[in-house]
Amino acid sequence: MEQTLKLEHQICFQLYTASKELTRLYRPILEPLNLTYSQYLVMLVLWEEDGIDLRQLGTRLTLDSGTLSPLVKRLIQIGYVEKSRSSDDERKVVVRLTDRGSALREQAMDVPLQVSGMLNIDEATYVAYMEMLTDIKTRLHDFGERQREQ
Amino acid sequence: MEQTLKLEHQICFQLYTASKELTRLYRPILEPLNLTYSQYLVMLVLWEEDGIDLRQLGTRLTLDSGTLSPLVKRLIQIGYVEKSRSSDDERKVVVRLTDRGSALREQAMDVPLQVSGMLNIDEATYVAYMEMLTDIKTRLHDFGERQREQ
DNA sequence: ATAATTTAAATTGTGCACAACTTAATTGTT
DNA sequence: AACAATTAAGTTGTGCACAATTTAAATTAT
Repeated sequence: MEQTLKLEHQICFQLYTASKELTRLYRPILEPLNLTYSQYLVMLVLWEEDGIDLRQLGTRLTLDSGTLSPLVKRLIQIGYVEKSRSSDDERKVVVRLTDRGSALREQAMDVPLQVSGMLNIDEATYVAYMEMLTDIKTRLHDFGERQREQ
Repeated sequence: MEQTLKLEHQICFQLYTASKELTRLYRPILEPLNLTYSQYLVMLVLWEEDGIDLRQLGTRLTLDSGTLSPLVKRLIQIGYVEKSRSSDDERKVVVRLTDRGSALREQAMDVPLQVSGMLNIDEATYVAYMEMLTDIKTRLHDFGERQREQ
């Protein structure tokens, strides 16, 4: 393993800039939907699984309440979601799509196509890259497990 | 190209979480150096190229003055760097390592080794992943070029 | 040479991201 | 049943990240 302090040789830096630049690509696409990138991720979860509670939402997105509480508050202000306490467990806050929030899904349907068009990437490469990224996360989780064990 | 709105199928989401989780891995490693992840990236650049100006620093890290100005101010407070106006162009601010900042390099030398150990990754895989990430960035830049052309 | 344009930093404002803490509800234990 | 421990959200504080604006210096054009 090459060990230097050169910026370009560090995988963390490449991940960090690739993520930032890809997010930048989304900005103009999401602007007409009136969503930031993080808000878009929350909407993706809700379109899949409406009526999820904040805790589960945070687990899916790797975000804690310190990030999600104010973010959801903004989505409420826009009018895409509403929240209420769960009846069977008063600690839990359930997030639900409003009609406008559900309707937005139609508009968002072609976002992935737009993005892959911009990236100009073929299916096989796309799949290979997805596997690499999930593998990196697996390695990170494995390390977390090993740490927790002892 | 599979086109769904499923969170896990979106490359942006995988990049975003992989980047966040890898950064989380760095936190405890960088804590004894008294650096955040972004501050660490700035120090990496300076250890390579001391006396760089803010503009070039921003180009290397894809960060603008709105991020870098306060970040460098914090590095000055810690005592790792100092800044001064360039003599030949008074607009430019040059950032230089202090003795403490230079000395920190020794301590940082084994950070990459610690990280790759935690990731438990072999050289060939590491190289493949780096190539994937630079390819993603190339595709992003290529799109930027195409946009600018017309 | 002067005016217009461009460039470099800094500042302001918004929105994440996360650690640390608080509050309230639920679950477990004795 | 009463108390302790755990869990879910929310709040506070710090530090990015970036758009938009401001200020000052340097270039370019006329």
